[in-house]
Amino acid sequence: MPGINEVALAAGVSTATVSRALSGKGHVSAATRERVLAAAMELGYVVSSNASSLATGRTKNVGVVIPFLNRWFYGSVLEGAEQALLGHGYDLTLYNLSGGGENRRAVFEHFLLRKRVDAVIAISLELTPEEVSRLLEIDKPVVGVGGPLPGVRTLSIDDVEVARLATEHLLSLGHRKVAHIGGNVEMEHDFHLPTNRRAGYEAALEAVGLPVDPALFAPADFTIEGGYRAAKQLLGNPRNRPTAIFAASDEMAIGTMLAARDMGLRVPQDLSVIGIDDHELAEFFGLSTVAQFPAEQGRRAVEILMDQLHPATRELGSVDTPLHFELVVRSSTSRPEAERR
Amino acid sequence: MPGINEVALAAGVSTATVSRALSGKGHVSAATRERVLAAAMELGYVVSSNASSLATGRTKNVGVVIPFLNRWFYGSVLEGAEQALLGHGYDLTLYNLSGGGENRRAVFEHFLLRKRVDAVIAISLELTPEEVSRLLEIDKPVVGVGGPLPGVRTLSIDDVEVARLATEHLLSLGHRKVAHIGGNVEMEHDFHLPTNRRAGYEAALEAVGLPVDPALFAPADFTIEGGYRAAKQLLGNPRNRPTAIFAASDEMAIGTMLAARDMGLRVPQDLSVIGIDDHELAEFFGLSTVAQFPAEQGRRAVEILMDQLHPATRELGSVDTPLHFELVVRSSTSRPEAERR
DNA sequence: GTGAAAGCGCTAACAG
DNA sequence: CTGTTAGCGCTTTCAC
Repeated sequence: MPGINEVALAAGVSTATVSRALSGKGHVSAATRERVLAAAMELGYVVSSNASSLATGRTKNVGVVIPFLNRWFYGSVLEGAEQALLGHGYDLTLYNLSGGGENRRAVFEHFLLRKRVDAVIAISLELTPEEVSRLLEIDKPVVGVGGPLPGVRTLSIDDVEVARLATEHLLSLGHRKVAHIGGNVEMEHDFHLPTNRRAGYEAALEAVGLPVDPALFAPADFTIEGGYRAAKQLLGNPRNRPTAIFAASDEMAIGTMLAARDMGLRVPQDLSVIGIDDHELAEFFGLSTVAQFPAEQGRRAVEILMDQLHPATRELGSVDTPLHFELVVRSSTSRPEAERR
Repeated sequence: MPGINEVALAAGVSTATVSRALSGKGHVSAATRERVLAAAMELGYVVSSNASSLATGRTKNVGVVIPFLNRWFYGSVLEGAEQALLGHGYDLTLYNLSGGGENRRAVFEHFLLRKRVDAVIAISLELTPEEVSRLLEIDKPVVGVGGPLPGVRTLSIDDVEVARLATEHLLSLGHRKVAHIGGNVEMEHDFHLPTNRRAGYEAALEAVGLPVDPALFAPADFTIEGGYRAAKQLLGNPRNRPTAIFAASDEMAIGTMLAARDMGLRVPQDLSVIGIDDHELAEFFGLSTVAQFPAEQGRRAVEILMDQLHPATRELGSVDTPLHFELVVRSSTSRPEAERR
């Protein structure tokens, strides 16, 4: 493992020149640069990021804090962020909170603070006020993705609008008994997403003069299984069976489709189903949905950080545009049977 | 951001003593330790991992190289590794290869070499010989999980045995037409898992004197959708329809179950299905499977590294035991209908 | 048990 | 354009 010294020696220059030649900062004549590069390559030299960080105060590393790994949304954001960071020459160190209380504390108390990162990306975190303050305390750029972080710049889709769009799609097809499967109350503890989506659903109903029927709401936990159970509940009702269900996530929507099938209902003839996300399985199931683009969100988060980290290079304009979403109509939604006859 | 100096000042000792007190290495009187700890806490001192790494040569950070994020197996291994590392006071920096060629090169050429990690965990990687040599070149402990890495210590289940067990389960129920959905040839490019599982399947058949019928094999890509398509192919055959299907992964097995349903076949009455993994959805679908424990594998990989990194603490014995797996019988397998009558 | 001092490997003024 | 010279913030001999 050669150090900068050997390279300097080999190239017949000082270490300072090597540093300049390799980093591109400061002027070096083309000729010497060549020699330095050649020597470095020859020796297989790579900078010690530690020494470099210590000298510059920058680590070229960003921390990503995430509540789960094995959920499509999180994995996708992470993937997008990782790509973007790599592209900028940054590493990504991962802090997964799913281990529970003790881990969680460790992350906030020790790890994030080790001066190891230049910035942090917090994905869909519901943090306690104390955790937020810890986060801000490190005094480094922080950006949130997909969750409301008080005091932190956050990237997320307009959940109310998205839900409203999904519901309107159903309404415009002629459905009047539109049920909703959304977050259960326990989850909502400071986590606005389910509430917002529910609000969007209700707003859409109200906009066309339909009452909001509490019997047409069922809570679930955002998993396929949860959606399955909630849907059975809704569909089992002999008197007031909905003709369409809007689920607050694709996974719950898929659970809904499976439940309908198990109950002998055809989708979409007997029941229309729409979700949110455009999960990787949505296409397979023919699920209509409102797509959001988590990988893109991860990438955007990185761009924002890079802007803050390197104010010189900033490309304004792209940063503040709202996150886009898109209605994707597949085969799980259609007009209600009654209207077709 | 206080440095070690302010702590030393506050505690009325030298920085050397602070270092000793905080790291626990070297003797410090209980009294001074107290004072130092108090001062550190008071000031909210955290070591600079860079300075520390520079001085010690150790980073307390391990790199994890992974081919995908959004697959249950990978995510689970990663999660297990992350937890274990956190527990040992290590950070985890993530290198995801899914970006394709360019990223891949960048990871191997620049990132891994930056002297930023003390060790690396390679998850299910199929590396080119060149990549392997790059990996070994960094001259740090490397352990592989779930993939064959020539020259690298690797943790993985015995795929032949696992497949054989799954197939035997089907055979023991009385099935004689047992089909297999496994990796397609293109994938096998140096990736032994599909081949091994297929070999286990064939071995089980041969052990009971059954011929291996090529018409009872269908290739797929390890996704639900791939399994669905392969199963339709197998089940559509009017003359030689299998009564049981062994899929090389749970995702393909789930696709198989969905295909059966769509074709009007009941599982398990008309078709038994078994997979491998014990994927998070397996229980929901009532899928029989051979469970492997990826999170555990991730944890184990970390233990092995810790043993190598801190030879003092080594707890031998646990390290070389083979990875366990376990037949989990749910409702997707039963005797073939013909035998029940 | 504790302090002084010499680096760890690099970068960033500052001269020249 | 390039070399000299201080550090960056810690750890770790080596004395005391």
